[in-house]
Amino acid sequence: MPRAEREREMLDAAVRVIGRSGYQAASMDEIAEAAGVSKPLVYLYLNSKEELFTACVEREARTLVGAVQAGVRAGDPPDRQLWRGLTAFFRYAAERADGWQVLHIRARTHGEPFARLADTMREQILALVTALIADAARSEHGTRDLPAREVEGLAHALVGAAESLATRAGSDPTLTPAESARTLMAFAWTGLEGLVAGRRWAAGE
Amino acid sequence: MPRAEREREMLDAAVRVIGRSGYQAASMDEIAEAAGVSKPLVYLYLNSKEELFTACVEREARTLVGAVQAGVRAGDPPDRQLWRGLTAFFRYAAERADGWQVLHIRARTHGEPFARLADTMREQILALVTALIADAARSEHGTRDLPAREVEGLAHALVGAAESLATRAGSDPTLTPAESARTLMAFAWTGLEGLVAGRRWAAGE
Amino acid sequence: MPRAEREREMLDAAVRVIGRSGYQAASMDEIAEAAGVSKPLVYLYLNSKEELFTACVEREARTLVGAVQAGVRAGDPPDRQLWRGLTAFFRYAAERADGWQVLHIRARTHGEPFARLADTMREQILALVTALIADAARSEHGTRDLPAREVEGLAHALVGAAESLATRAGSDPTLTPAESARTLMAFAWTGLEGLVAGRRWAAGE
Amino acid sequence: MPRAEREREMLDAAVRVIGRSGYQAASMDEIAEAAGVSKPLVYLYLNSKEELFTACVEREARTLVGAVQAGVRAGDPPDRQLWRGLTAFFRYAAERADGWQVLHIRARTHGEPFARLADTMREQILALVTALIADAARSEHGTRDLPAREVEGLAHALVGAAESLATRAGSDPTLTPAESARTLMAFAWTGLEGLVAGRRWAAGE
DNA sequence: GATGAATGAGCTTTCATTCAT
DNA sequence: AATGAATGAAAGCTCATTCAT
Repeated sequence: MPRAEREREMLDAAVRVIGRSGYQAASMDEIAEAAGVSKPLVYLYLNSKEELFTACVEREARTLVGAVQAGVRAGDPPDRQLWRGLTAFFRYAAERADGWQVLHIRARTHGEPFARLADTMREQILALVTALIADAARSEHGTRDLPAREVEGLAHALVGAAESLATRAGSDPTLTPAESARTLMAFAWTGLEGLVAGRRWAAGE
Repeated sequence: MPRAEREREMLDAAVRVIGRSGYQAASMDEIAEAAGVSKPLVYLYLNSKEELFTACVEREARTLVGAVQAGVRAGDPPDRQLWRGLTAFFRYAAERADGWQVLHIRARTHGEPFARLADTMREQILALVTALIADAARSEHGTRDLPAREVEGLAHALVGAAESLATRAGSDPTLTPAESARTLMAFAWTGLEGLVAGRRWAAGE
Repeated sequence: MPRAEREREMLDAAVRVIGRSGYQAASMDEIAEAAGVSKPLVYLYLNSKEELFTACVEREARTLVGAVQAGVRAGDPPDRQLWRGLTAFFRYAAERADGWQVLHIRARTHGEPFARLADTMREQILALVTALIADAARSEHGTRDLPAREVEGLAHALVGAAESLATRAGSDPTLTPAESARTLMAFAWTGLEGLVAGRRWAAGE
Repeated sequence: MPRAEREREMLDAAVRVIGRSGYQAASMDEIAEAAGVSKPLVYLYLNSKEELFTACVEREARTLVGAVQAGVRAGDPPDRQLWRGLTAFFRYAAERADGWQVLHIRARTHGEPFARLADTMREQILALVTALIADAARSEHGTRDLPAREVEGLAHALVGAAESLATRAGSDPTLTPAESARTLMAFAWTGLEGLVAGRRWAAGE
C-alpha cells in the first residue's frame, strides 16, 4: 500500500481512537492496531505521538473551517450566510463526530502545542461570525451602534451556543443538522435583529 | 489538624493542580506536595486518584449549582431570575477558575465516572434554564406555543453561550461577571422575548 | 534499608554490570536486578541511566585518584613516589576490576558526559606523573633539559604503559600488583634516568 | 558498480560511522545512508550488523598489522626495526583515525566476537615487539638475561605506551607520527638499552 | 496520625531485520 | 541489482499504589 494512503488511514484511526478516549488515554499500540499496522510504522510516518496528534488536529481543523467557509457565501444576506454556515458546521459535527471531539474536547485539553492549534481554528470561526454580526448591524442600520467589544461578546455567545447544540445533537441522533441550525437561528437571529433594531434588555440590578 | 480540614485542603490542592494540568497529567506526587502532606496520607483519606477526582468534581458541582440556585429566586420575574442566575454563574467561574476548569474541561475529558458527574451537574443547570424559558413563554403568552423540544434546544444554546463567555472572561481579566451577564442577556433575552412574541426567523432554504 | 546504603549497593551493581557488558548493553532492568531492587527504585534514587553512570564514573575516579595520590608522598624521592603510585594504581585495578573497566573502557567509549569525566581523571593522573618526571629531571640535573612538550609525551607513554599492564594483569591472575609495578619501573625508570643523564636514542632516519 | 567496490564503500562508511559513534550507537540506517545505498543492500552484502562490524575490524586489523610488519624489516638492527614499526603504527593511526578508533576503542568494547578479533591483532603486534626486545637483549649480550615473562611485560608496556601516544596525537594535530615515534623511542629504547646493559631499578620496598 | 521505602504495570520510542517487488 | 514498506523485540522511563514502621 502506498505511503500516502497508509498515512491517511493512520490519521483516520488516530482521530477515531483519540476522539473517543482522549489523547493521554489513547496508546500508540491502540492507534496502530486500529489502523491495522504495526506501531513502528506509525512512528516511521508520523514521528511521535505529539506530531501524530498535531496532524490530526490540523487536518480536522482545515476540514471544519473549510466546510464553514464554503457555506458562508460573501454575497448572501447576513442571515442566509449564518444559516448556511451553521448548517455546514452541524453537518461536520454529525458526520465526523470523532473529529469534532478531537477539535472541541481533546485538543483544548492539552498544553501549548495542541490547544493553540484548536484556538487558532476557533478564532477563525469567531472572526467569521464577528464580521457577520457587524455586517448585519451595519446593513440594517446604516451605522453600527454596536461597539466592537459587544459584537465580539455576541460572537462568542453564538459560537458557544453552536458548540453546545452540536454536543446535544451528538447524544440524540434524531436531531438533524438542519434542526440544530434552525433552533440556533431562532434563538440568535431573532435576538440579533432585535438588538440591531434597538430592543435591549435593561438590567434590573 | 482535624481530618475534615486536612481533607478540604487536599481537595483544594487537587482542584488547583488538576484544573491547571489535567487529570492524567496531574500526578499524585504533585497533588500531595501541593497539599503539603505525604502521598500515603492522600490515599488514606481519599483512597484512589479516581475517588479523589470524583470528590473534587462533586464538590465543585455542588458549589456551582448551589450558587446558581441561590441566585434564581422562584418568586422573581423570569428575566430577573435569569439575570441573577447568570451573574452567579459568571461569578463562580471567575472566583474559582480552577474549579470551573475541572468541571468544564477536565471532568468531561475522562471516561464514565467523571463525565457522568459533570453531565449530571450540567443537566441540573439545563433543567433550571429550561423551566425558566418555559415559564417566560407561559407568563408572557398565556399558553406556551413553544414545544418542549424547542425549549430544550434553546436552553442548550443558552447554557453553551454562557460557557463560552465564561471561557472568554477567563482569558480577558477586564471582563467582569456583570458584563458577561449583560452581554448574554442582551443576546438571549431580546431573542427569547421576540420568540415568545411570535417573531421568528424563517429559513430560506 | 536506609537510602544511603541502598544507593551504594546500586552503584556497586551498576559498576559490576556496566564494567562487564558496557554502558549501552547494560539495561536498567539488569542493573536493578543485580542490585536486588526494582527498576523504579533505581530511577527514584539515581534519576536516569546517564546520571547513574555518571555517579559510577565519579565514584570510581575519586577512588582511583585518591588511592594514587595517597601513594605518591610529596617528600619521597621521585622514584619511590612513582613506585608507590604505580603500586597503588595496580592494586586498585586488581581489586576493583569492574571499576577499572568502567573508567578505562566504558566511560571513554561514550560521548561528552562520560568521556569528559574519564578524561578529567586521566588528566589528574597525567599531571601527577608529569610533575614527577619534571621533578626527577630537575633534581638529577640542577636544571631541566627536558622541554615541557617532551615531558608530557613521556608522561602519556608511562600512563599508557601502566594501563596496558593493568589490562594484562586482568587476564593473568598470577600477575600481582607488585610485579606489574616492578616491570614498569624497570622499563620506565631505567629509561628516565638515562634520559636525564643525557643518554638519548638518535633517530637513524 | 561492481560488487567488490560497493562492498568496500560500505566498509568505509561503516568504519567512519562506527569509529565516530560506536557500535551500538551506529544504526544500520545511518551506515546505509553514509554509504549511499539502501539498507537491504547492506544486508544483502554483509548479512548482519555483527558481520558488518566483524568485516570492518578484520580489514582494519589486517591493514594495521600489514603496515607495521612492512616497517619492521627482519635484517635491520633492532632499534631501527622498532623505530620504523612505531612510525608505521603512528602513521596508520593518524591517517585512518576512524579505523584506529574502531580497533582500539570500539572493537574492545563489545563482547566476544569483536574483542577477540581485536585481541588477536594486538597479540600479533605484541609478538612482534616481544621478539624484537628478546632479539635486542640477545644481540647485545650474547645470552639473554631477561626472562620471557619480563620481556612480555616490557612488550605490553611498550605497546600500551604507543597506544596512549596515538590517542594523544589524535587530539593534538601538531603531533606528527615522527614526533610520537621519537618520544617513544626516547622513552623506551634508552630504558631497554639500560636494562640490557644490566642497569636496573632496585625497589626500595 | 503520618511517612519513607518500594514496586507492578504500562507507555513512548528505537532498531535490526525481512518481504514483495 | 536494488528498494520501499513493514515489523518483533526490547529499552528507558513514569506513575498509581502499598507496606512496615
